[in-house]
Amino acid sequence: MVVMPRHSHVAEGSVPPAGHTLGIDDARHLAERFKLLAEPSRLRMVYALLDAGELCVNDLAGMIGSSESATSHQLRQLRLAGLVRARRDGREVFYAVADEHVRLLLDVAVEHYLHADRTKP
Amino acid sequence: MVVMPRHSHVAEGSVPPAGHTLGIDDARHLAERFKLLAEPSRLRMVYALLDAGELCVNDLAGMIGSSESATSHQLRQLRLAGLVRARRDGREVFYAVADEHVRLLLDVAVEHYLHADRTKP
DNA sequence: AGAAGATATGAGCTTGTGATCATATGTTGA
DNA sequence: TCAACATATGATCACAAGCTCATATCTTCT
Repeated sequence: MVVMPRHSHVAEGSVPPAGHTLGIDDARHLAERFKLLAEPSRLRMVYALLDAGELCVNDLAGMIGSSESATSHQLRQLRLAGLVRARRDGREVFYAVADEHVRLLLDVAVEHYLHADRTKP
Repeated sequence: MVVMPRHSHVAEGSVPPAGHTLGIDDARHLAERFKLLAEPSRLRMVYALLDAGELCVNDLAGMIGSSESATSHQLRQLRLAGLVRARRDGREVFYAVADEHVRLLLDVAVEHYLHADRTKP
């Protein structure tokens, strides 16, 4: 991943100040990660998994209040993105958050949410 | 905001393990915040603003490579969400990130992205 | 093997959302 | 005041994404 340094002085294009924005590809990838957390149901699933450690699809669906099919579909996305991992035990499949960084990310997000000024529209 | 404690032992419902998922409303709100960052263009805008401090719509549009209209529309969303603030100076309107927490959030997200295991599909 | 359970997946439908175009608002200078 | 500029906003369209329904896969039990 190529994250442009924040205050380099490399000569770049001309006209627009040519700042050091996030590279287009990196932005796409990062946005994709955020998108996974940008859906209430998925967010709750991740939260539930962080909290419980491991949960099977059925329980997760119950906790979230979604159908098992919808839950499975969403878990698939999270799984393909590497955000959760699956472990089969008999008929059930247990999911868990694959990367503890997610916990930190959510904590920071909650902090941000708490401090966000929601008074000036 | 009511974030359920992670390991409380409060008696809750019955059937589904009744874990301590994020409340539905909180999940919605948090997801909304994430959604703002879940779009490459908006993400790059925020990044550019964090980097430059302040930028007018036109320059921002140039850096991102979007039309001024699209940029304005997206800035509107960020503004309504309180993520950025606008300051008018003559004909131009300068935008800046309203909450430094965003920087931390992005840093953590990048960290997560770097550490994410993208090898098991 | 066959049935039932748990999850996965594909197709189709419906809603949400970003981009564009047209237009409105606000600002500066002639 | 009028023209040109900068931004904002509303309407519309096209595409992305979630949900559901039907079906497939995998596992256990009899």
